[in-house]
Amino acid sequence: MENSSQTTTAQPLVDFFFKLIPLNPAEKELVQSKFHPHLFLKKQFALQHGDVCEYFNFVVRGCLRLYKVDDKGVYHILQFATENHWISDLSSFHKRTKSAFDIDALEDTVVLRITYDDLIDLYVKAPKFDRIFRVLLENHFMQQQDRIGQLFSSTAEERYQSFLENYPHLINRLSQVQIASYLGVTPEFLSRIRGRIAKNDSR
Amino acid sequence: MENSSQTTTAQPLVDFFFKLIPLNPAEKELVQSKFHPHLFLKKQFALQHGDVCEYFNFVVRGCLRLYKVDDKGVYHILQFATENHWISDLSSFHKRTKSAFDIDALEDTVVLRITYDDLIDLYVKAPKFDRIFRVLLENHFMQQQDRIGQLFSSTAEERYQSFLENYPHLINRLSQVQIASYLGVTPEFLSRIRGRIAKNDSR
DNA sequence: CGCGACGTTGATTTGCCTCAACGATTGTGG
DNA sequence: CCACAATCGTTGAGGCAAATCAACGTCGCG
Repeated sequence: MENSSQTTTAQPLVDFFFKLIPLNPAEKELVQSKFHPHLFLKKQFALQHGDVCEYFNFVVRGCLRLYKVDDKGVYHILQFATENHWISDLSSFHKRTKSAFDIDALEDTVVLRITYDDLIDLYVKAPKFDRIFRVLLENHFMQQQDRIGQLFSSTAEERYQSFLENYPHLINRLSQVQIASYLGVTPEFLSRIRGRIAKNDSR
Repeated sequence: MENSSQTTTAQPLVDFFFKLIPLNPAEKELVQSKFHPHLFLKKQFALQHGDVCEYFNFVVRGCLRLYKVDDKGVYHILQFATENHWISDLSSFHKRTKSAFDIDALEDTVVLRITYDDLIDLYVKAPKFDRIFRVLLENHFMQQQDRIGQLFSSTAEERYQSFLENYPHLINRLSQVQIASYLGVTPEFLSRIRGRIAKNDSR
């Protein structure tokens, strides 16, 4: 690792921040002390609805999903997070309110996570992280804006096509049930879409 | 205004920031110098798709809307911005790319706006604004997350009901065409929903 | 006054869901 | 390591929420 003489458990995160804005040794040390590794086995919960979201999670390895269960018991996946992505219910995390969402592991997953109090303390001790997280939030915001635009103006088939384009690394990693839930359709209907596409592509 | 001995054109914005985090005189001065007032008459564009979004806008008075026009020419409103709210295509603004959205005025509207270069300069000169905009983005992000959750798990009628609860000040200010577009339904169908609700409420 | 946007209502269509059945794959406890 | 269960992906038949198309009265505004 070019930016550090020794590798530590929080190294992937230090590298991630470093790519956005270079950190000085004191700031690297802060990251080391504030973020703690945690392993989630497949199917384990990182957050259950009704609880307050205690951690802001950075995925080092594996895959988490954030979803909502509606009145009828149907799952709706809002976000996947794989290597070098962030996941948390920001609303619950920041307002300290009960979460409406669940987060669980689709694979055995290692995260680096920080508590609310430690994150606030991090902002106080090193305002550079205000900027880093501002940039992070900008990026997440843009993605969500595009997603809302798509949900409004595209058919399920178009949304699937653009999922294929935007997340090619996920299509062989997730089951169709997961993808269908992310797209906002039933697994049965996604299957029909795929059938339709396969037929058209072959002719 | 308790936090300033004299009122200036950017005063509403200084007040807005002040409520989040107190500003010192130098920072107030920076806001005055970087944000400039602009008037949009009803129906005027603040951004047209295909252009780069040049400004980050704070609405002082009036109402703007951000929307997407799909392939079939249908409008989809992603956001309204009234007094003390922010509006811009952040994606285009930050990446300096062509925007897929339009922003125009539903009423005569006064904004305070800042260019990309000036905003970057503001962050450099006063890192406190990194924190202010981080908090702003957190709030926008949470709202959007809830909206996506709703689009997935609620019917049009439920979304209309929750629009009534969350934005009571907007219902007499916007036409049903605008509200329908925001909810993601046709004006005809919103009319039927309202008919249904009126009938149920009276019994 | 006249024209265009609005809001409503009816008839028909359609995109997607529901329920149900089936073979193929995965995984898991004995 | 195998047997059985559970989940997955597919396909068919039927149903429903919302869109589409069309017609019509109202209102605000130039």
